[in-house]
Amino acid sequence: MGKQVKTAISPTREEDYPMWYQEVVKASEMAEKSSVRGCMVIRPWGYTLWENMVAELDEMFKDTGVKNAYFPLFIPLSYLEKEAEHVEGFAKECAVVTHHKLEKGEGGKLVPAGELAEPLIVRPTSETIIGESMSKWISSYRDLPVLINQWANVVRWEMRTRIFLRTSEFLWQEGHTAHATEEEARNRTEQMLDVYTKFVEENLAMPVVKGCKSESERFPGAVDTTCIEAMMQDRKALQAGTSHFLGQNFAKGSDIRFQDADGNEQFAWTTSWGVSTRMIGGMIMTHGDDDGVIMPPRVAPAHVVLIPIFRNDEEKEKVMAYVNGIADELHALRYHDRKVVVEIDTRDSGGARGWDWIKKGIPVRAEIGPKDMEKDSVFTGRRDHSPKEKVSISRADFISGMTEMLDDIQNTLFERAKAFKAANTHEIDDKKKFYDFYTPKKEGTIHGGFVMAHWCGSRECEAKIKEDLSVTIRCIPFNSKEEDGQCICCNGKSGKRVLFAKAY
RNA sequence: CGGGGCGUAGCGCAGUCUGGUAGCGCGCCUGCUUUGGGAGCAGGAUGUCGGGAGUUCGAAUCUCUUCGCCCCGACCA
Repeated sequence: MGKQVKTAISPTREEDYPMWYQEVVKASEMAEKSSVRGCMVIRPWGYTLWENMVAELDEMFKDTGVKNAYFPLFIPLSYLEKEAEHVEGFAKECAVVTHHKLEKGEGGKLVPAGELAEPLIVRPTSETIIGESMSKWISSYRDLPVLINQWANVVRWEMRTRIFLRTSEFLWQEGHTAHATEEEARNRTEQMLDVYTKFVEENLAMPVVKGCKSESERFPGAVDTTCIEAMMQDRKALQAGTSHFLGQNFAKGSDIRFQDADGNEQFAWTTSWGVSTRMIGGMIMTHGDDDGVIMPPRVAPAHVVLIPIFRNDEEKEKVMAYVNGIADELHALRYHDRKVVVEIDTRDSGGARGWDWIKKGIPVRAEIGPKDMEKDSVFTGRRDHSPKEKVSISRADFISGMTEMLDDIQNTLFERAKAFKAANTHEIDDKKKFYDFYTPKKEGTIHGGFVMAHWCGSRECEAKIKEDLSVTIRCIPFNSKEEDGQCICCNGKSGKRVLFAKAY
């Protein structure tokens, strides 16, 4: 028997993955459950991460000509009814405002009074209310395209919630565009999915599969839904972003019409696309280990923590002067257009400080005490390495090599995640093997993964597999090559493989 | 909405079966000693035992009633 390895997070991923996730989030101080049902409090360490993600994405959107705007939180109930499938998809998870004031009732308890003539829903997504504005703004082909994004909170009254992954209220961006032609709208749909792919892979270091949703997984009201799917360490899939081609469905519902160059009246072609705080959950489950979160340096709330070590006031003064000097030099560095952000942990404790930052996932730690000062060096640890692995390096090399080290950590995380995804993605052609693959050998163990298998394209086969195994078609990958095969479910003809997985 | 479980200190729990007036661990506060792998010792603060009603001399404990939350399903970024 090997020696028992102590991990900062208990249970480990292997022991109980869902519980591990909860504990990691809690230990990192990124977010916590609020007393409001299904809603979360995002704490500074989590919110700074979100701000960094927002800043990066916002710039990427603007580089494609998109401009930000803001629309109301409340949507008149009647707007939702403008697109038939849309109502169907969202009606059952809407928070509804029916009153506009409170009055003292029996026993001094406040009760709603002043019923609204028309109830308002709290936006679950804003196609309809933005469509309303677009219909006013657009009358000529010269008004197109309209390229709008809003950063907002939305509410979806989910039955079961999980912090970051599915909360009743979440933060996101929703892009909404209107175009004169189908081709232009389809190009925009693809362009924004590419933006998401680039952002998620380069900044969050999460490899994704790009593809198109099957009919049954499509956004309510969309003609086509494209998405990026990432693999978590329990080998389940997480949809990390979606981009929808809405055809003329919403334009017809919201009456978005324009006159073309020939003087003919036409409906516009629209798109919508979004990513949310869910990406944070995905990032945690992609990189986190049994010691907690691992922040990809590109979006990390802070890059380096300096942990001064001293025995008395005299030593403290010297060490702090040395530490502050290093912090200043680090802070003056640029890492991918951001300052290098440095934390100095002066709390009065021993090793607990180090572990706290490990659990928070800060990329680089450095312990600095009198012994290091003598050698003009620092004692460093990297979050992508074992907590035990710490090395002494010279102060000069530490500073001059910082951005390179951060990039190296970023790359390691991405490569590691790519290797994990590749190792757990399989081509399966035999129905029994497929069913075995998704049947756990022992209850509660991590099993399964991504399977590329043939599918005849029928709703029935898709539903049967979902019914039997809770496995769904995550997407029809764009890079899935044409090849003749037989449907994994019914043996019917298939022209390409699709991506199957259990999903969050 | 179906099936299960839980509400006791900031957090995690014991105590409930068998009624006797509140306990443990962590955290927090104070002091001293510590600090290079999760510090030690000493002292201290914190509870309408989820709410309401009932039984009883006496209720965290028994009865009734209500509210909230969590887990498992269906739904979902």
